[in-house]
Amino acid sequence: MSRFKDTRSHILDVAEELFSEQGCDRVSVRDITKQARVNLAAINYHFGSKEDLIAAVFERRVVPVNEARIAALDAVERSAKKKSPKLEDILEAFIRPTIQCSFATAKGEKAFSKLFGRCLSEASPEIESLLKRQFEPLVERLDAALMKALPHLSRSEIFWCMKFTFGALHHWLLTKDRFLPGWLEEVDGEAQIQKLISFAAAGFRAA
Amino acid sequence: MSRFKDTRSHILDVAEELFSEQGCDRVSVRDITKQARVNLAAINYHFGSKEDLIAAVFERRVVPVNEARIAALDAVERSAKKKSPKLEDILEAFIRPTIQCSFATAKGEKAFSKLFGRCLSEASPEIESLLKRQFEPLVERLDAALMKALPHLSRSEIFWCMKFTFGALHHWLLTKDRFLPGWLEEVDGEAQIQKLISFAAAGFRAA
DNA sequence: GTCTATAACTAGATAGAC
DNA sequence: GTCTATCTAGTTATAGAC
Repeated sequence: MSRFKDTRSHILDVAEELFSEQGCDRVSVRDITKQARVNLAAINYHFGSKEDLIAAVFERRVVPVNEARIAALDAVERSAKKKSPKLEDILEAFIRPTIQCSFATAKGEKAFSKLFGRCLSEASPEIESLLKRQFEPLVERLDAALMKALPHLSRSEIFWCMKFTFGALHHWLLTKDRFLPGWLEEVDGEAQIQKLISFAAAGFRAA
Repeated sequence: MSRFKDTRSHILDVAEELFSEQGCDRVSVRDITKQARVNLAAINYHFGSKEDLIAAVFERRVVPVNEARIAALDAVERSAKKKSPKLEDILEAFIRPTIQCSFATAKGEKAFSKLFGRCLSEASPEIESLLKRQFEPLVERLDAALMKALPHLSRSEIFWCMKFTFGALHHWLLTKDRFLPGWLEEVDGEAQIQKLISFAAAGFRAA
């Protein structure tokens, strides 16, 4: 018996926090097991390798967030019925789940949002293919919805605007508590979601 | 005497390429010296430490790019004379130097653009403070110009829009040759600059 | 399942010959 | 300035006792 209800998920929690603070490469297995107060061998026992632990950390959050995004897209398309869905609603389906996550009360989700922002630049080849697998169905759905909402735009125009939006969101997640000037007022999650939606929507419409 | 006109800058070139491909943490000094065909000790001799080499790699490109941005801002403000400068021109002053760099014929600059995109997520504390020092004057200038161009916006609205624009640009730099679907046509530097400018400008105007 | 001990390796850094 | 040889400390991973 262990001190934790579940050693495996306790390791995931600690790893997630350390990875998101310092980046996966700068955190060693020793750092994690020490902070988690579990044995050095526990990571290899439960996950096989450090690389597999990283994959598990990503997977635990990316899967439900992307599922939430797809569910939100479903809802948007369902309520639009035969009309084309509204651009802002599509963007909200994409943006809300991550920003909401970054303001979650649960420490883990909060930490993860930074990691989410980090994920596209950190990727070792193995993690990169995991992410590709996780994001591809989402991107396809977004693509289809956006083409319906903005029928005058070409597919590649939509692609580039989507890339810009991705970038804005991920950079926001990554730096939402860094590089902030002293005079800036407290950020409010709901306001941030709306700001980013209206920024991106205007960008799409200008294309 | 060495085989290169300058061992120090040859190391910089090779390090830049490897760092931008794999990230600074995943590249060892052994990787660099081997690829550069110089002695293992050369990095410590010329730069002091790996960390100092990383700083030198960043500094060599960030300094002139940010100088070019500030010079472009100067030109924009000069030609606007007493009128407020045009939003698109300000954004172009910020965006063009990096995207142009990523389409440069020189291999080094090309490689670096990816590193530029990476720089905000990679940062060890030491590199982060270097970047902060390098970006702060630029951000201040941008801030001032944007407040003139968009006097109806609050400072914090400009701040968040600027963050979104930063994100879009850096993500573009980081992934301009990754995650591209098969059907996408060849990217053209000038067109990309214009796309991003119009995307961001519309976003600012919507705020 | 958990532990200690350690293997096997790689990292960054340096002393000292040339 | 450049080299080899080596130090020290760190890494991931594993074997085997409990």
